Amino acid sequence: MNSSDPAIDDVVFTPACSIFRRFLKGQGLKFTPERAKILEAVLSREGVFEADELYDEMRQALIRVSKATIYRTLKHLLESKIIREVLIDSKQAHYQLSYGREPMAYLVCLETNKIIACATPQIKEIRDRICEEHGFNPVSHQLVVYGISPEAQAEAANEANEANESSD
Amino acid sequence: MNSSDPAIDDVVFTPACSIFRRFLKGQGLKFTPERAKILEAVLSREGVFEADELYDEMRQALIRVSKATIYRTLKHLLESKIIREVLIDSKQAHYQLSYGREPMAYLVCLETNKIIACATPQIKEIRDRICEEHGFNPVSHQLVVYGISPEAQAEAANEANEANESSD
DNA sequence: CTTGCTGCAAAAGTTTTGCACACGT
DNA sequence: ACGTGTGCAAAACTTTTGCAGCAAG
Repeated sequence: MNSSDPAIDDVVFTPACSIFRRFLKGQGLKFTPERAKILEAVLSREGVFEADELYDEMRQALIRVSKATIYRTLKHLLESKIIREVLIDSKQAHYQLSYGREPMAYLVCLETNKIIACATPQIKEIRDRICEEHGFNPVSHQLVVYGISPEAQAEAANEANEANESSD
Repeated sequence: MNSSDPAIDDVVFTPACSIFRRFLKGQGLKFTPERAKILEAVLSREGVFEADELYDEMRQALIRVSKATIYRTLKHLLESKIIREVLIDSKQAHYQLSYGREPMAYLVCLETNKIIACATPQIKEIRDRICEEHGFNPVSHQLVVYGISPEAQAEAANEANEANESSD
């Protein structure tokens, strides 16, 4: 193997990266420079992201990969459980890093569309009780809450104030 | 108004239907035969449905409406809160009748894709606690659980048995 | 020399939109 | 005439796929 490939050798070997490489090898697939870069972009992401966001972000960083490759790589990252799918919106897939994370609740702001993800160990018990009642064997779950984020609440309060002042 | 319009007069005036008519009137919109028929199809649905399913179902019943009209009407039904959106799958919108219903959990079978919807009053408390911790003002929520339905479990058990017998 | 990977462009699938025509007042 | 509604076809948008050329063992 030519270990002077700059793109591969620059990769920081995070745990997730090792898992991905092992997964790919197990499937007879290759850990290519493109896949390394996409994983890196995914790892740099806090919170929920879309395929298109990833693409734009990489473009801005002058890292060129085709969308096709991004989609193909996201599939492999899903299979290897490094990311998981998050249902936030019915017209676009959303993903989040899952490696080493707890089940999540997602607080989606109806004003800003920003998403707060937070761990929710408490829900599992309720989930299991519900599933038991229906003879259903649970594998995973997700709670999505829609509402108004603190920022949007502050924004709304601000606007109300301004309206008041100008009408005084 | 011509009260001999067969399509309109055949409508059963369920509470949901009254709500929809009131909503439309309030918006300066009309309760047309197409909208009546679409609402009827929606009301006849137990559980979760997709726009396309609705379209096929109506076609089979020889009720002709265009997909465009279905999509447009679903929007109005959402606004009037007669139906709500359910996030089950990131590539297609799913809806469910919400009029008079409790917050739901959705048990999605990974084998059959069938969806069991069940009321879950218990989750609201947890939801509110989580939101409070984040200064988030909740409006609605949804729990989706992925797993194996009783039917699929039985199916799997059957197949295992058959495999055993044939190897005996 | 076979297998897998990439990028491109085309295709597929769902949802939206523009337009011309129809309906009711 | 005016508002709004409908169907059709085209457009928009995300995701998938086919293909040709490339890289690696």
